[in-house]
Amino acid sequence: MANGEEMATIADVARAAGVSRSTVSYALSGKRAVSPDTLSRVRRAVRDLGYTPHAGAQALALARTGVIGLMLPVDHADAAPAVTRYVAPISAAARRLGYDLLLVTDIDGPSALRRVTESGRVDGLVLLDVTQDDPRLPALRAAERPAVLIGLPRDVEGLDVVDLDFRVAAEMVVDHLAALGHRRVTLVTPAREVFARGAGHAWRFRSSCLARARTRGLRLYPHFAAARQADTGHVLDAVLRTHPDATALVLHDDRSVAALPAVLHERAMRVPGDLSVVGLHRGGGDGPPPYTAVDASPLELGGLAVRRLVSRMTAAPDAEPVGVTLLRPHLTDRASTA
Amino acid sequence: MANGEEMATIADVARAAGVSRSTVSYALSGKRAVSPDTLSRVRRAVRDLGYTPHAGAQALALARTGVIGLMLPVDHADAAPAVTRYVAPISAAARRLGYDLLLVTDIDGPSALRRVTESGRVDGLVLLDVTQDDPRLPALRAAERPAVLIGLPRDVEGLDVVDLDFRVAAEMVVDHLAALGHRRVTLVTPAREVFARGAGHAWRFRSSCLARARTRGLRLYPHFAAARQADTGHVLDAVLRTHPDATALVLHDDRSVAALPAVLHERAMRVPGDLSVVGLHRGGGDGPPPYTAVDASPLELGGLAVRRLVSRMTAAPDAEPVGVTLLRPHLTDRASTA
DNA sequence: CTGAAAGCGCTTACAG
DNA sequence: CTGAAAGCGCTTACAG
Repeated sequence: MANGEEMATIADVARAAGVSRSTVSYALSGKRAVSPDTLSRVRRAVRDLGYTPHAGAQALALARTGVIGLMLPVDHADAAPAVTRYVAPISAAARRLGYDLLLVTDIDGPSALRRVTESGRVDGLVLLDVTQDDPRLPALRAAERPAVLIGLPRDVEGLDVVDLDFRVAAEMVVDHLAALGHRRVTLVTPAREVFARGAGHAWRFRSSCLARARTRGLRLYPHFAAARQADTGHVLDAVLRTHPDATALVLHDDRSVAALPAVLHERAMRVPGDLSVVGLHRGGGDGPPPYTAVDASPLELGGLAVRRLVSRMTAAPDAEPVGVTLLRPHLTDRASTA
Repeated sequence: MANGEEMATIADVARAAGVSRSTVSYALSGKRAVSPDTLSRVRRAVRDLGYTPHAGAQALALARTGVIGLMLPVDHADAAPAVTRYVAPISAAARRLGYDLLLVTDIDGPSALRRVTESGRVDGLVLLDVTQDDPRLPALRAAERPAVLIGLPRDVEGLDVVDLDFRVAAEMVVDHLAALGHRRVTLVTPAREVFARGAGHAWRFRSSCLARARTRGLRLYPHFAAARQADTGHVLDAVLRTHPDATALVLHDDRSVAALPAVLHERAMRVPGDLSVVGLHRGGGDGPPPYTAVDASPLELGGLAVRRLVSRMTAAPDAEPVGVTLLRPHLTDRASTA
């Protein structure tokens, strides 16, 4: 009975339940009181027929789709791993609030954004990996759709943004090391290319580390991580070699975190005996690294982004954006510093 | 002019162009001849008003959405990196054919599949990382929607499947090494967990390697890769130590491929002088590894999956599925074998 | 507590 | 070559 040739419509349900189509609609939406008897007959018919409302018809009548657009930058491979971590949490959060996710890659440029908003395919957008002067932003502002960015652009006028507070993260890390008595610290930032494409987290974390180090009176040696996976270990090794006086190492690069154990092993260095290590953990992978780290939880950030987006989508259309929310990071001590 | 309060409708375009709504529709779809003069007036009005057809209305009228569902398994973290590689190619292929992608994670079980098909949100589905007894398959068969699987299940009755031919891949690898005179070969397969969850490629590649090795009269030592990223190097090192007599190494595990250079470096082993190496390259990352490899191109596979799906979606609804297509792998010699 | 009917924005036979 | 009208499957004032 459930699977005839064609999908059941609300008219089929109405007929089976012996009521009008409007009553079926109200019974299902709960927007009007319905007698208990009617309600149960409708529910039964829905079950028997395997009825599911047609999404297109609903979108047309309600002027809302129940779909969130998730816009990923697809052009730079180095963003891929970081991006991946956000997809599952965002998807889960969206489902929990009753939304589906449309994947929008900017493969055909910022016009992809226009396409999905103007055709009414999505009610709102989450933009991932937003850079300081992100080329998608002009199209986004023009679209006038609710949107939440993950990643802090330079100009946040009229935008909703959530991100980790990398300035505070930097201060926590530097303060933590300073308190332990370290005076010379090596910093491995993301690759030069990541800065070049304007990734705000790279710029903010590095400059805040440098500023805080100055304040705290310690010396910081910043270096770029390798651009290619294959060179990560070599570069890391060379950096360590360059600063034999440094007693601590700060890593703001996933691959370097992963490559560090092998490099240290080869150089017969112990943590934290010979070197204190602090990482920046972006979640995902095989759980946290064995290092004291500032944990940047994509779960938390993605969930927040979706909840904020949904509240914007359901708010009055002329409501003001919430603005910028920078999540306070947590430093988790995993005994890799001394 | 482009951005009034509300989106322009086909009626607005008709009014501006001085024609009927049907004429606008036909002018845009090309399904009926339209005079050159009318055509240009319609086009102009479309441009001036920034008109885009409402997707929901179109879905309702046409009984098609222009959306493909991309179903990823979200439950096992180890599938994530492999899966990631497919998303961009599939998205690109879909866009090229005029389709958008709805992300469907089976976070709420196989019912997610029912939800998106029954509500008419998608015209068809691509299922990623299909296992031998994939729990999504019953729901898929019941849904009676066009679908293409990437990954070969045990029972392929009535299904469309594309995958790499791992049997042939195994034979190519073994034959290649046999021809070079190797007699003892170590094989690092994916982690035990990957087999446990029924990943067909792991089972097929290993068993075909073993079978072919027997035929070719060479000895094959199979080992599981580490389950956790952090242990990859250690496990690899231990495996090499276990078989000092092996003159060649076959890697069917991404992480092991990535970790190998460091391990060999530490043991002061040269490729191919001390050890011949053949990998299985799944694409993505930072380009191919420096090893002779069977290249499994997600680009090719994802593109094929989408094209096949689209051809099924546009075929007669009672057309037979194409069936199983196993892509012939290419072995790319990168001089890591001797 | 319920129903008949208009309307959301498209497409497409039907008629000319 | 073009238009008026029905229909896709919903929701929701309006009326009772």
